[in-house]
Amino acid sequence: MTATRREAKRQRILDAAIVEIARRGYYGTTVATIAGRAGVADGTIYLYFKSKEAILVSIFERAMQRFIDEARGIVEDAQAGAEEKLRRLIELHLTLLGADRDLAVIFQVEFRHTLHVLELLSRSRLQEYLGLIASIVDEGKRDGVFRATVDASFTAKIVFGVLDEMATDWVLAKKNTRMAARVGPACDLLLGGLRRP
Amino acid sequence: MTATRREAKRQRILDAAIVEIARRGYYGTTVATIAGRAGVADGTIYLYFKSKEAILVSIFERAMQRFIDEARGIVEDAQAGAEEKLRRLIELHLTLLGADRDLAVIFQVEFRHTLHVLELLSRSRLQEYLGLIASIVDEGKRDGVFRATVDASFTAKIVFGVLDEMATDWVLAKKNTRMAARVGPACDLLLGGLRRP
DNA sequence: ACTCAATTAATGAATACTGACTCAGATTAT
DNA sequence: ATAATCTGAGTCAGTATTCATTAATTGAGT
Repeated sequence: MTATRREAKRQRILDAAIVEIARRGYYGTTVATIAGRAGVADGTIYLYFKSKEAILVSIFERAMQRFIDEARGIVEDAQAGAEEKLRRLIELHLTLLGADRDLAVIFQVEFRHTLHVLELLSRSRLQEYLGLIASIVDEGKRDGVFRATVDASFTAKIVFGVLDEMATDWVLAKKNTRMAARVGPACDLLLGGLRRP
Repeated sequence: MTATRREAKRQRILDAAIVEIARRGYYGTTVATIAGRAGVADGTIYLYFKSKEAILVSIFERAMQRFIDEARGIVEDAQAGAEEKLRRLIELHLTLLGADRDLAVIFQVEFRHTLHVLELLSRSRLQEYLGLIASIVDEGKRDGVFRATVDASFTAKIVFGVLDEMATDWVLAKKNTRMAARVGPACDLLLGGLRRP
């Protein structure tokens, strides 16, 4: 079996796991169910993942990588100012999560619980993401568009908190709204509190 | 057995459950462990709670009742203005959670997961709390201290989001900081974005 | 105040069930 | 023919819940 075909099956298992775990929760999902949706036998799962938990870790890694890569692209853009960058990052966050409800459910609900288990791993990736937000705030302070009195690291957490709560709210609401529609209001509130008076 | 003695034992079981679940997670905690800490036999648990899940629901109910009662007291105070009320509510939220780390862990981590199971129940209580925040924002708009353009319900979620993320951050940080110390910065940011220019 | 039968409460070993993981054999690819 | 891959029934460890048994409490009668 070629490396790419093997990789494709691995991804299929991950995709199946995302759907099932989003619907029934991590503990409510059996390995057999994931295998069923992926169209493989139970045992096959273990040829691709060490354990059930390893599947969850892989889901997290794959998604977080996308977030961080894209966010880094925004931060490193020499053209845009801090305010523009923050606006884009807010949009990125809400758009990526808003594009895949199942993945969003896992991020907003399932990972919270299993942070217990994954603690170090997941928090370090999150730290990286928060660091990127903080660097935008720092840039804004340096350029005089944001107040000099705000603490970059604290503010990054606040920004993340707002986005995170918006995502959770969207996930738990039954209505089928587009999350990206809320980018404007979120920017207004956050930038309003940050901007130099 | 008198009603109060029975009630006391019920509370002892709940307290034991909070400690254990905070440390090991809901699924990592066995009923036997809770019984052990509470100093009763395994079977006794079932004389006081219908199931393991019912214990979790009771923990949530008990804590949420305190939050809502206190918050209602703040909202109904005829002396204070909207800005003062919001400041007090932020302080209440951070102080209540900051006073009991184990309970905070359960709120910030465990309930997220089991929202899956408890969905309706827990979200309705949360709705009530969000409604109280929204009513403060509405009052501020009416009195002209907050911008007329902000949406009360949306803003309530934003405020909650910030408090929630601060709490999660505090819970997952190993350091032993006092969460109440962050009331000032949180107020500055949130009120800065809300106040009429 | 003191029985002691009736009632209520508590116990913890046994039950019943679940579901992650294994592995001997079948299938497919080279 | 040989190796690589997959299969799924079976194993096994763990744990929520039950229930026959024991202990504690109550209060009517002395």
